[in-house]
Amino acid sequence: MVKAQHPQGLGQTIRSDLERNIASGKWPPGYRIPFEHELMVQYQCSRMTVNRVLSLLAEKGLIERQRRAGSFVRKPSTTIESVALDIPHIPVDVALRGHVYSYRLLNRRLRKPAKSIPHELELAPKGTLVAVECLHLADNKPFAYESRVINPVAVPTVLDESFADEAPGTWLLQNIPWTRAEHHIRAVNLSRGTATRLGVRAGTASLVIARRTWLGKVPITYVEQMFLGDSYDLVAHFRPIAR
Amino acid sequence: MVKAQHPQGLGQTIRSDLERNIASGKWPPGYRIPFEHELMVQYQCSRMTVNRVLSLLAEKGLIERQRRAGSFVRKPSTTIESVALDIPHIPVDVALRGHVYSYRLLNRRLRKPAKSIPHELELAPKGTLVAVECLHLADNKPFAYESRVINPVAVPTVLDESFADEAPGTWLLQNIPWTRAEHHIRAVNLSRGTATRLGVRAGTASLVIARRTWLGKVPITYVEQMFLGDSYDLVAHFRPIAR
DNA sequence: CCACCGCTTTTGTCTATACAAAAGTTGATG
DNA sequence: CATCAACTTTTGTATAGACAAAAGCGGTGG
Repeated sequence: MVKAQHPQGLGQTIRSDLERNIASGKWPPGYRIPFEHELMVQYQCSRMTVNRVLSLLAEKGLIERQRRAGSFVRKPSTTIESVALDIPHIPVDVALRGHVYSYRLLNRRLRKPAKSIPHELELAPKGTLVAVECLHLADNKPFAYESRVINPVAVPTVLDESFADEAPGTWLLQNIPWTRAEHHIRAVNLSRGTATRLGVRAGTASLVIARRTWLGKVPITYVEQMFLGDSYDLVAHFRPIAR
Repeated sequence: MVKAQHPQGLGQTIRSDLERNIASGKWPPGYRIPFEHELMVQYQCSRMTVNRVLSLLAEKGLIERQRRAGSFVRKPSTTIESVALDIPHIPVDVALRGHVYSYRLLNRRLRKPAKSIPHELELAPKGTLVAVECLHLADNKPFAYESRVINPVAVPTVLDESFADEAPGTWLLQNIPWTRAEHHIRAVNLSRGTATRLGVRAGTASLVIARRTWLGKVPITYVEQMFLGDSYDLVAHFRPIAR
């Protein structure tokens, strides 16, 4: 049995061979890749070894497997490309850009939800929610305006927080976990009020990230962050994504 | 040996148990999860079963494993939340919204790259590239303006394509595979020219998606798509993401 | 023509075992 | 005390074998 042939493991060798064949287009979408028993002959290994590799590729979404039929290179979803988006955590993000981060609380109060807004109703199971408005600054210049509502039933300790010195996003991240989030990203012309707070002219284009967050089925928070569009952009990279 | 206890497999049971413990915060980042031999006692199974699950979770980036030390819940990247973004394929997306999609070519030509734009230089290894401008329409009303450059060395057949009837994005998707993409998403105030083409006033906020695509290390195309920001938004969902 | 039964192929999952690799711990020795 | 070798613990990888589940195929009987 040869040994030094596979320095990082036979499984890794098989895996990168298969991935290369798919990535290079040599095995196009829909291509039936060799059966497990064919691969085990080709690589002189046991079925478990091949099976582990194929199961992993299926888990990653690179291939699809069907009993009796075989394993197939997955067709890129025709409706949608799924990519990994790096949603920023503002204080860290500002620091990474080499600026000094600061924070200013504009408003914090308990209020009733707006009846016309379904997600505000969800966030106020007992009739009130915590609403916070604040500014994120880079080098003391406005960078993003944030408006957030928090479910006080899901996060009781929020009632003791003033958010005078710490942004609610930072506090939430450190204090309660979440399992699901939904982001909506759009562009708007800033209203007079928000534009003033950000120190720009009314009508300036702004990138808006609206996010809803849940822990299990319990809604935690809804936040809208408005960035100055020309000084900010989101980056998304393609990566294999598990369904 | 009990059997009906694990309808979708013992491994799946273990996996979802572990994932639940992590997602719920019961096992916080840094927590040392039970050793393989402890789990195999707990679930009355062999080490291979446990090992497969843990290896998978490590592969997904949920945990980190160190020989002799054990396996640990991974600290969430402090800079970033990774989420899955559904980048639209415009014709399909328009149809999904219940509108009639149509397409109009504005311009197609071979030209030299702008020397000041690095990615245009990369896309023109032989000194020329294919440049296409077009409009995507929904119910015959402008929906998105697209400006694209394509590498004719990577995609020789592009020279025979007029793009008179089919959008270059659609054609590319069907004709050449890609392995990597990078998206930049920002908001801009539309210039006079682009605003006119989209049938809105200059200065209207627009969501811009700029995308570069590679096959291996070879750059394929660069495209900018400008959407009317108030009538369009991107949606991103949290999902586990493989590194 | 259809319904049904059994056969075959392929993937899905699990077991028990084995040895290797990494890295900390211990202990002998100078 | 310093150093190095031997041991222990934990994960990493591979094997051979077993049985289950899905799904197509083919024939039989009505």
